[in-house]
Amino acid sequence: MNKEELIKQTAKDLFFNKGYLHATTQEIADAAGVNRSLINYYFRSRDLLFQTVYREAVESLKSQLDKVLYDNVPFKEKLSIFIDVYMKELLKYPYRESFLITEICSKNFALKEKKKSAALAHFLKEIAEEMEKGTLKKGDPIHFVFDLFALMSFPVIMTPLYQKLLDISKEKYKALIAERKQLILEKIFN
Amino acid sequence: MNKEELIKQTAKDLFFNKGYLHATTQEIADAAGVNRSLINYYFRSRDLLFQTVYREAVESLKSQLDKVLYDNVPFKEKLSIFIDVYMKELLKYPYRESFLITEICSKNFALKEKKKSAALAHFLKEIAEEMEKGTLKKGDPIHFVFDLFALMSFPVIMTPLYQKLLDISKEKYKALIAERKQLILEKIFN
DNA sequence: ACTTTTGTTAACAAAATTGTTAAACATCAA
DNA sequence: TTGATGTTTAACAATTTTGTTAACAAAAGT
Repeated sequence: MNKEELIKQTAKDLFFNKGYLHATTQEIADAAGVNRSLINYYFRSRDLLFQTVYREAVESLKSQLDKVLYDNVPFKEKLSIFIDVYMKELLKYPYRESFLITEICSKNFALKEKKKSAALAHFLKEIAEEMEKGTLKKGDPIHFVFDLFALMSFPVIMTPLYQKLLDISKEKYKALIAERKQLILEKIFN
Repeated sequence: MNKEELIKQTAKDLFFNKGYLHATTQEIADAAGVNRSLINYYFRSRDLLFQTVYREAVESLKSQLDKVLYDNVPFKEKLSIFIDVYMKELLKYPYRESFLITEICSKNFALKEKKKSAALAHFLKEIAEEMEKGTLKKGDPIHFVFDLFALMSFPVIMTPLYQKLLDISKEKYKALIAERKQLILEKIFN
């Protein structure tokens, strides 16, 4: 892999996977096995590296939604696929959303970039239709989306804390998370 | 308020409420309106201030659980009270758990401190009983707890990101969150 | 009153982190 | 082979952040 890409991937691994949001350029360089100056060579500054990673994270998040949510398959099946895809990504990058949140909070993002996801908007419409049909309990489709993402993401994000509070082993916790894909699908269609 | 307490409260406000997890001692001091040296006077080092805040966050989290989950009231009512209490706290300190997670991840916590929550254990038993009775759908009580906390916390934690992705105004989002207390209770008892 | 303790501050020192530069190195086309 | 280009590195400089000190102020105790 070329080193520019390597640096980016390593940064993502530290941020999204290890949850190490405070990483210094030196720590990133060490983890990548490259000279720290290369970070400046390729990204000019630490801040620009962070911005790049941030942007790509939002992009990949949105393109993931796009990939699945536009599929022309029956709703229930689409949901099944979606949960599958999204949770796989969650296990790979549990802290991606957490990173985004901290970035948004730390820079006082007066970002004009339009981040709105068209796929999500489309998905919301589809949910509304299902509610009309009676397949789903009626209500604001946004709450349905909230519920869906919450049920998938939160236990993953909270792993280190809940392991402590519930006194569960790493393996047991992992097994519990694995069970959830099916459970969520059931719960969603109560 | 004495300044030691003021510093701590300000740090908590920055971390838990503003989501500003990178705060420097200078920024904390400025926000508190005190001289930065006072932080060293009262807490010796930045790291010890963080540790103190961390510990107190875990303690308050656990004592909150204790306060509500041991109550001797019917299960459904207890849950209603719990959701009420917990979501009120969530709105005050949306990023408390996020702070805990980043701290756990950044220090390689070889913490021997037992963090296990007895209240949660007790709550799990109660849930199991309700499942026996048929009041709740059967399953691993832990998943019930996962679901409960996920539904409450996640949309709150993700506020800045979801506002962007869904293109919702601050006020509208706030209103949506406010609606959830009731919705969660209904959903839980499907 | 004055002595001791506690709180507060600015100035300084030390450490950590980031950014820059110039030279070494590699690759490859002319 | 040369030289043009892009890559990599170490050494250095600048900046930011943290920690320490000593002086001063306020409060409390005697």
